[in-house]
Amino acid sequence: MNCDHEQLHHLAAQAAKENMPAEEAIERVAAAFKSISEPSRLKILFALRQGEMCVFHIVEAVGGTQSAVSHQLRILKDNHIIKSRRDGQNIVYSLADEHVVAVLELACSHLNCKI
Amino acid sequence: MNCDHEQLHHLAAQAAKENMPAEEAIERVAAAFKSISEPSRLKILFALRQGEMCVFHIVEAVGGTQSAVSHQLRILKDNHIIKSRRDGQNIVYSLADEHVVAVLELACSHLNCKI
DNA sequence: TTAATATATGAATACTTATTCATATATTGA
DNA sequence: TCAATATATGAATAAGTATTCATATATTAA
Repeated sequence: MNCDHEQLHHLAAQAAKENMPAEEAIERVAAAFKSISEPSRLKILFALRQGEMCVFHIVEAVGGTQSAVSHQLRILKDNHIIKSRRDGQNIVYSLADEHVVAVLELACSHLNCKI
Repeated sequence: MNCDHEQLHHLAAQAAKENMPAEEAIERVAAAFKSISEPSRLKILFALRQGEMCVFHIVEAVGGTQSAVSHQLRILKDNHIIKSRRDGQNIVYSLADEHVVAVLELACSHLNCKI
C-alpha cells in the first residue's frame, strides 16, 4: 500500500473503525432503507403523503393486487415506516413520523427529481 | 368498500394518484435507497464520514475482501452516493454530497440509534 | 519494458425477496 | 349466528443480488 495520503487515509481508516456503529445498529438502518427501496413500497409512501388511507384506497392509488399491497404494508410497518389503526372493518395506514417525508425529500433533492 | 372516512380517503387516493411521481423517478429513488440498504455498503458510508479513503483503507475499515468491497463501491458510485478520483495507483473515494450524511443521520434519529 | 502493486470486473453460486394464489382472520350488519 | 366485506398471511415460484474466485486493467518504480 502506498499513496500520497497514506498517513492521512490510515488515520481516517482507524477513526472509521473506532466510530463504526455496532453491527446491530447497522442492520437496523439497512433494514429501514431496504424497506423503502422497492418501487412498490415507495409508491405507497408517496401515496400516504396525501394523508392516511385504508388498504382499499391504497390499492386504488398504487395499483397491484390487494395481497401484494398487504404484504408490502406489513414490511413497512415492521420497519416502523408506517403505522396503522383499525377503524371498523378497515385498517387505516399513515406515515410513522416526519422523518419519513424528510428522508424522501432529501433523496429527491439529491437526485434532482420532483416529488 | 365502506369506512367512516370513505369520502376523505377516496379524495386522498385521488390526490395520491395525481401526485404520484413518474415511474422513472420512483425507480431512481428506489435504486438510490437500495444502494444504501445493504450492511456492507452502509459500513463503507459510515467509514467515509471520516474523510476520503482509498480502497485499501476502506477494506481495512470495513473488513471483507478487496473484490467484494470493490463491487460494492461500484454500486455506490453508479448511484451517485460516492465519488472517486485517481491518485497515482490509488482510487480515492468520498461521499458524493452532504445529502448522504444527512439521510444517514435522519435514519438514525428515526431509529433512535447512535452513529 | 518488466515486475509489483492497486483496483476493477465477469461468471457462477448462494442467498434474499417480491409476487401470486389460496385461504385465514376479523368486523359488521342482517 | 350467518353472510358479506376488509385485510392478512403461508407457501411456492420467480426474480434479483451479494459474494467468491479467477483474472483483467492501470499505474508506478526499477
